[in-house]
Amino acid sequence: MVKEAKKEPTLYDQARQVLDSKIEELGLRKTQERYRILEEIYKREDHFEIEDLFDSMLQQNFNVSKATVYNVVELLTEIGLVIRHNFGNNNAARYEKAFGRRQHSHIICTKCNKVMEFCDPRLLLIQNTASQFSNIEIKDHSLVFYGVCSDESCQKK
Amino acid sequence: MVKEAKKEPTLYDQARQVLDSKIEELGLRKTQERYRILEEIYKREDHFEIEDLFDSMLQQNFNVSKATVYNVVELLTEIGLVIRHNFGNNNAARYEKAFGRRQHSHIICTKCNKVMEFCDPRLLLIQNTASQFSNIEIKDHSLVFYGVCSDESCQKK
DNA sequence: ATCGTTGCAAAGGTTTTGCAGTCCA
DNA sequence: TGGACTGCAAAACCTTTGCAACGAT
Repeated sequence: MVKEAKKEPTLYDQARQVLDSKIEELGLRKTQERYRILEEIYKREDHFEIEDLFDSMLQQNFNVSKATVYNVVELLTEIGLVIRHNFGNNNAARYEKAFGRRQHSHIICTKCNKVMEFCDPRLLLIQNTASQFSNIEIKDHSLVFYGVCSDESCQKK
Repeated sequence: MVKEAKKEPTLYDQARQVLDSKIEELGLRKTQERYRILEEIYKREDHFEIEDLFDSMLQQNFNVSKATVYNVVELLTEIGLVIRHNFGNNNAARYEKAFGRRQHSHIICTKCNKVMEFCDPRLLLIQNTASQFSNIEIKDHSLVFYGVCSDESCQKK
């Protein structure tokens, strides 16, 4: 008999555990919707809008209301399992999963809206300087570069 | 008789000249509204919303419509006399004057909403790396640090 | 006189809110 | 069962749009 390999927990598994303990800690309830929405978010690799998420759920016959999607995403953002962005593109906030991912910056093509990610340790040096200068304990940051990419497939919107 | 000192042109004066030549270049019209709104923006030292600007104008009996404020601010943003921000605070865009000011980053207190500004030349190094990495010609950037300030006057919202 | 620009109000898009009904604990 | 949560629709909020009236050239 082949030795059974212990499965690595996926990011979703781990995020779900965090959600579980946060729910218990805060005295909230473990609803289907919270886990299903978390699952869908952790399936995605993009920077999505609430509308995108809502549509995906409907396509998979999840039957959630948009209000609930807003509520759950807000909860997940507050407990750090999701990151919220305000890119300049349009008026809708964009989100991405956060658990197990390094803080990273974004480069956005203002023509085709492609989003790329990168890390640069030098940003931490700037952050330290900014913190000293302003006498503010910095909890978070957002660095976005805007430009036009050189992809052949790059087309307006 | 005392020699008359030549007055330094104000930022507004200079911005107005830029607006003038842009208007001519683009074949637009020199309307009261465009100059009045530019003037009001260059009086301000803050990072304001359209609503703030609109209210100030009304208080000074300027009688502009909100649609015009939106239109003019968009024009001024396009020609580089105004910068548009998408801070995380709420859903409304924030603006500030741009002429004669260095590119700068922002530090925002998420509790009292105070906005501070700073420059760090090292950001340019990161930008160069990001540009090479992504093969994108970077035209613009936005760096915002979030934290809670240590001011005595810092109060929720 | 022409036609770009404004003002107003309506429409559009995103997010929040209120409340009745649902279902987790 | 009790109260937190969801679903639905309406409301709130920011921004854009359509069109008649105005006014810069």
